Amino acid sequence: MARKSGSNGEKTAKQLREAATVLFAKNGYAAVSMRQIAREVGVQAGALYLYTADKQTLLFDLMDQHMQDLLQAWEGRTTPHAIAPIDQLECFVRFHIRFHLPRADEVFISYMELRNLNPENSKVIQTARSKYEDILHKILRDGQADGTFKFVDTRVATFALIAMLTGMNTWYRDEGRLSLDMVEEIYLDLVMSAAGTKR
Amino acid sequence: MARKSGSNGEKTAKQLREAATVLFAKNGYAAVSMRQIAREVGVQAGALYLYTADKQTLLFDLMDQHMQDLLQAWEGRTTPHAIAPIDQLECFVRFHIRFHLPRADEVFISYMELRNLNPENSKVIQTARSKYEDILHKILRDGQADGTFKFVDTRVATFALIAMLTGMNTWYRDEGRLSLDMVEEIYLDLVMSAAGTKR
DNA sequence: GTCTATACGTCGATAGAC
DNA sequence: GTCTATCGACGTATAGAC
Repeated sequence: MARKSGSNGEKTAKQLREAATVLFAKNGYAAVSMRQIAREVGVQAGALYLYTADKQTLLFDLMDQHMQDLLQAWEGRTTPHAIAPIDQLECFVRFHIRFHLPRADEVFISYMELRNLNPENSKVIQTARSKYEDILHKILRDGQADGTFKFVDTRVATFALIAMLTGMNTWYRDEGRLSLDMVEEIYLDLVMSAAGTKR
Repeated sequence: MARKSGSNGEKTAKQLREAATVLFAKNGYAAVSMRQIAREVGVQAGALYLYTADKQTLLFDLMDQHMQDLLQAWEGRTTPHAIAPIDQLECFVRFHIRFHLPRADEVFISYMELRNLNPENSKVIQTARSKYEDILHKILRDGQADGTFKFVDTRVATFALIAMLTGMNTWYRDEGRLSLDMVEEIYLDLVMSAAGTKR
């Protein structure tokens, strides 16, 4: 008997996250008002504060959830963990593309709205991002150590490859001329070539 | 005798552009107020409207000037224009890095604030961006045609390489462990490797 | 050319009825 | 759980004095 009749709090909470994700990605955190979000959810602005402490916390929670999902999805991947660097790199590229592409809004927010987080929240997100970069960096170092890869600098290569892969989100469209499978192969070829190796 | 004594409009106009560039890059267009900009310039908010029609026009002018500078700088480059694709690609990579790196704020704004331009202004900037992408795309197609490059898809490669190169702006710091010259060589190696060719 | 003053709207967030 | 009403602050932009 904990819940009153007619209540639908869980549904509203979910709608809030979804509406905020779409609006923040489209217009930017600072340009979106709580009233706009409330209108999208179908409640009054005041009602949103039942589900989030304030606007800043709402943004942080979206970004934090995204980064946690990303790291957990990598940990929970089904491909074998103990494989050769070249196979790890292929695995990472495919994972990155397939994780990021269907989450265009979340990715956009996580990369663009760091500056609108307060310092402590910003630090949390940047730490999570570093963890993700470290995953790729370790793969590159391992492959460099056994002679598979031929990077001039693995740290720079880490940044360069992630930027290259994530950039796909800015142009890829489902209805475009290339299927997801094709794009995946194209980027995989670019990465492997850049690494100085071939599949 | 056209100018009254004590006037310094040209200086104020320049300060306005510079203050807006720094503040928009740091906090985002929507999060920055005209009052903030005015404070930085050292005048009252109302005085800014002597130098810009409104806030939207101010943002557009900054972005438009940046894109025009970029395209004109490429046109005015001193290296020979009629050279082999492999040399053109090297030239483009070095140009891109050396143009973008000292303009971190302008680049950031031009890539992040498109969504805050009204539709017609947005179209102008996107057209200029397409022109720049077409420069690289033509180089890649030429090299592909004569067998120098081995891309699976030159259109995707264009996006991928530009994203990779521009991503440098997010991590490079003058006081970091790598000099500009070193980073330039590192990225050049990545690009040439990705192209399936070597210098 | 720059100022003060201000119009007028919207903001985030809260209080209290239902 | 959601509503209406509202607070106090701040937003862009303009008018008119100097």
